[in-house]
Amino acid sequence: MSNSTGTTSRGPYRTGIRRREQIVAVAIAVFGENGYAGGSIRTIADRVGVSHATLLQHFGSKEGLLTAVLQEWDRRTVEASLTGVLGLDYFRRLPEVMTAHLSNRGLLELFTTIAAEASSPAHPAHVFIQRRYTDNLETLALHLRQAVDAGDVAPLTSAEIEIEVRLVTAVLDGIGLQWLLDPSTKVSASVETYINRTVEAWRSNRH
Amino acid sequence: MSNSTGTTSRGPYRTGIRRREQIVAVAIAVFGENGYAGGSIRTIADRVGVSHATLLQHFGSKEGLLTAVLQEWDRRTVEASLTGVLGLDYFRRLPEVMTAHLSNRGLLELFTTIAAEASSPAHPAHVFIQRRYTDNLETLALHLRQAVDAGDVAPLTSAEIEIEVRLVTAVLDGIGLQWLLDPSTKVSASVETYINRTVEAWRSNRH
DNA sequence: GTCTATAGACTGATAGAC
DNA sequence: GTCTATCAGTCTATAGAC
Repeated sequence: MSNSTGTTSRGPYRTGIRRREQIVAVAIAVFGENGYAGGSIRTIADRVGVSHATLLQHFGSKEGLLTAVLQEWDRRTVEASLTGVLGLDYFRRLPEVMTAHLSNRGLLELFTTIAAEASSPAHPAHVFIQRRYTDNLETLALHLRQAVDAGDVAPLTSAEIEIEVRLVTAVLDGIGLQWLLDPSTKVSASVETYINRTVEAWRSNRH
Repeated sequence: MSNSTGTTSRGPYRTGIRRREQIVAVAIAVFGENGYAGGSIRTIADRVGVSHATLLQHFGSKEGLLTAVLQEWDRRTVEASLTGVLGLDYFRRLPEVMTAHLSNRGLLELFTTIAAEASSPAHPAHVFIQRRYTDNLETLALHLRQAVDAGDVAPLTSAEIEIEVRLVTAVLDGIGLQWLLDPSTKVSASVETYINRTVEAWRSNRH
């Protein structure tokens, strides 16, 4: 099996690339557990088993590492996204998408912690997170508009659409946080309850 | 006008008490902006205009200051809570309660940041936040059960009630975060949309 | 009650050997 | 590519003067 660059497990750049991936993986966990401010590059380096200087050699600075972490997070979420699922079906499959997210607690911790931290304009990930939310809301709005155009749901004003997609996002974020605080939280059932009720309301014009 | 201890603005303990309150107020802002890990007692002390040693004199340690901050946050939220409002009315008034929360951005930043940080069991506020959520969910469940008993909404199983109160909490938390990231977010309208639709579903047995 | 001074640990980052 | 050594700066916390 070969990787994306075409090198095999015996290839020349193999160890360097693997180390980089390994550092990013550990950084996701550490930043998720302690936040960006609370997670030091030394803690990450120790857990990987290298010196902190090696880590800086790879990423230039702590902020460079954060950038790599955010890109990796982006990559994985795009990978796990619903390509080809359109309109109302996109919303109907959110419960299972959310369930899949729970298989990687570290990634959810990272997103939750960084998103909260980055609400402060001074945070290095502020712009990234803002853009992330904008894009995510726009994607949801796209699918909802499509459902309207297809006649699957009653017409909605653009103001109503914005509220709807913000509510969906809020439920996913909020239930995720509650699951982190209490793993007995019924994530899938909760999201399903919300989506079913919401889709029902959209269909029957009860906004 | 006298304060709760009966001392006037000329009273002997006045400056000490005021300084303590002042430090806590600044700490709420700093912890809100940078998180607990990212907000140093020196930053707080500088902004107050005292040395960091003075701050430690008052609260013993950084964690002692955090405790004071969380207690103050508790005090203010209890103060702003809906005493005397029962059953369905409790939920119906959540949009305006949420709107009132927005008047103090620092407090919302504090809660959002600390709650996310404290999802890690090692965080000093972990137990506090867990308890906070448990209590909050229980309060909401109480009001929902009361609405059921009063015949205002159709019967719900305890499992359904838990999902419902978690969804309400998720919406409030999630919309709050989105407002921090984008102040143009229509907080009251969003929460109102959610509550109206939910109450409607409860009343007509569409769970 | 607040200060300065200081201890001791940790931070991100750089230089240079191998 | 990774290391050790080291830097200057910051962190929490304590001691002792006023």
